[in-house]
Amino acid sequence: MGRAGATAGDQNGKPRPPARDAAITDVAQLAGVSHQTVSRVLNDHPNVSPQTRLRVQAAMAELRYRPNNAARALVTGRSKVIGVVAQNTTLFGPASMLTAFEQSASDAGFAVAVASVRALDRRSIAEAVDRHLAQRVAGVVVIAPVASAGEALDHMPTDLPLVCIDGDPQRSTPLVTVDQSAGASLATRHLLDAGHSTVWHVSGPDDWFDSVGRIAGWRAALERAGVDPPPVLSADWSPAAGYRVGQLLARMSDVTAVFAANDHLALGILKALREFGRVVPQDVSIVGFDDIPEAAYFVPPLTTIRPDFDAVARAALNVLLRQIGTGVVSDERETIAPVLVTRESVAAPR
Amino acid sequence: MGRAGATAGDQNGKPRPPARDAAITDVAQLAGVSHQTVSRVLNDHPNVSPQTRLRVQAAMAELRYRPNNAARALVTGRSKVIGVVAQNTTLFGPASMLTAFEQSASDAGFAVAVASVRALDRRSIAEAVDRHLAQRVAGVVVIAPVASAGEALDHMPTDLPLVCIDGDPQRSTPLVTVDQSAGASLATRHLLDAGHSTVWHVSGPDDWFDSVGRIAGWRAALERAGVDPPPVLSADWSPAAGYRVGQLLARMSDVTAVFAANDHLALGILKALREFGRVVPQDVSIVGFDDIPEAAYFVPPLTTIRPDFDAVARAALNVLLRQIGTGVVSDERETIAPVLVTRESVAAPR
DNA sequence: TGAGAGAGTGTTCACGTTAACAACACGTCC
DNA sequence: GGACGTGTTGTTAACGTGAACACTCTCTCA
Repeated sequence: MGRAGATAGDQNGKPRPPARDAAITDVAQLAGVSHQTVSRVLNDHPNVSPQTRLRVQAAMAELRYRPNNAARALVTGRSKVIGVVAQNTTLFGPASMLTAFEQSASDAGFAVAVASVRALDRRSIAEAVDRHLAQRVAGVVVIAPVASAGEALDHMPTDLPLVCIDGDPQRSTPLVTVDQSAGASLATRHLLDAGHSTVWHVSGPDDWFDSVGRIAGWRAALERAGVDPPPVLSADWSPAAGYRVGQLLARMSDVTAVFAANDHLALGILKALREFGRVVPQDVSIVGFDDIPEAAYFVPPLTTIRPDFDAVARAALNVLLRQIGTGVVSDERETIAPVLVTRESVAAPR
Repeated sequence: MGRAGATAGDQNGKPRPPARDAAITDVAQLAGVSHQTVSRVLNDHPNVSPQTRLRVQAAMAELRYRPNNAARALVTGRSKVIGVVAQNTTLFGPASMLTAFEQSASDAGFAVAVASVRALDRRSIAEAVDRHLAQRVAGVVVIAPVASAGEALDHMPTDLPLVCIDGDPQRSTPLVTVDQSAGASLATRHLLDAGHSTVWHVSGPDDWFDSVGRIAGWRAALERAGVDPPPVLSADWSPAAGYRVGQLLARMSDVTAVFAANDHLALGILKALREFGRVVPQDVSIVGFDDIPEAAYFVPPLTTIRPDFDAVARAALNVLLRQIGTGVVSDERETIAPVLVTRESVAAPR
């Protein structure tokens, strides 16, 4: 049984020809007040008498009134929609950010429109933001973990509330990000503390800020411990890349500790090491990054760094809401510290 | 350098006091035509002379004109936005559907608004749909893989273009789904063909249509082969649940072939089997479902069933666009056949 | 040569809402 | 008792766009 238009017209025998949704004027008429009073009830204005308020609310319920956000957006200039620009990816980090952000935003009464983008280059991002602007979104979040995204952000309207998630730490846009460097240091120090004389690093793609942050943190931890960083092995984020690099690492008998830039890489490395007969953690210890749901079931269960994506999402939303509320586009930045999750892929060297 | 309002006013020394976006009337004035002509250019109406069109386009470019979709939605009654209702989850299946759908939709010129929902019960879904309706979306997609979602769909406005992804096959709403049953049969037959006398099944949660579809397909394949189905072991979708059930399976020495309802379960089962000293695939063969990116790097690499999420998304979009275009809410349904991906977790029983 | 078709363009209105302001009732204070 | 707040309500004017309709040309054909 559909509900549209079913009970609306037969109240006084005067059928409304089109099954059009009830508007604010219909509610006003039924409640015997002006439409402006209805609007006041809608927006919780103080100066409405309790009885009037009740009458209006009853009328709204009876007509199944639903405010038309398009009309609202038109007259106010802004809609209660936040636009998100994200790459079309199922990568765990970005995907987690996205769903976490949606949840936070809808809790705050904002709808979320997503503009997926095939590549995070300047043009694609600009187009995506344009699509959002056509909808008159209240603000925009860009999940921009790669360098190419950065320059796009220089050419944004200055009055648009904007936050980057995982963007360029060097740039002066409002930014919320996982503390990549701290996480990497945590991982590296954990391996050092286990007794390893040095720690190798398999990094993500060079153009990801996550990668450079993790490299920096790893290097800093080593230098703090007074050890010379070995060369970085660079890869992309896939298990396949980890596997390829793992075949190199497996052949180098002095490699006893590896910090992989994410869990997928670690998974590939584990496979390569296993095929070479090098046992984890007895021969080689390894730490990942992300704490994907599978990590606890790797062979062996993977010690890794867990970022708090929910916290990132909440922080990003708050920064954005502050900008929307005040109208001032600040450039606050916030950094969420990740946490070490200890499992079984780390041991003392023998 | 921000771009809003920077170059707009100083053209003829007449500064526009508020940095308001250019509207269709501004373009009209600059081009020396009526706003309706501009509207015609915008909507590709035929009866506009080439020179006029060019003048208008030039004016649009000069003013950086961007149509206001809120105004459009107001006057037309529908916006070019499709609402998606999805559970707040990073589960691989639903998450993949979501991003795939976003891509298809934005290719078709539609924005996508996502309403995340904590649980797929009737109330949550109704609220989410309501939020979409407030935005006057052109249509709604519900990713509704669980039974509780079904009843919510009975109470939708009948004139709202609506498609379910992964919904109840019994119900008469338009539906696009992976052919769970066919996939499960494929997996089961593959194990049977390898020489196993029967195949055990570890299922997902009972209230997921995916689960019941996969159970049905598994059972059908066994019955076609004339073998009595062993009892179903039911679990949720997590590796942890797979691990728990795996501890049971590992103890039963006559279990040689297992079809797990998804790859995560398979991962947990693999771990349990390994801890019990049962070697995959020599002692036990196993097939999963989903082909998550990690599956090829499990120990051993997992033979699994790969659904084509992109195809599902495209099909869903097409069904929806057809409804939006014609105004008729049909109840087409489409089913996308998955594919077997052979790796190393299946062998002949010894 | 005049009627009619049709291309190109303009005018007016409506969509549903909020903001600004006006109006009115009622009480208080000097 | 009159001026003045203050709480409640109504009136009017936007917001930017598309649809309906009207108008002016120009071209064609009888």
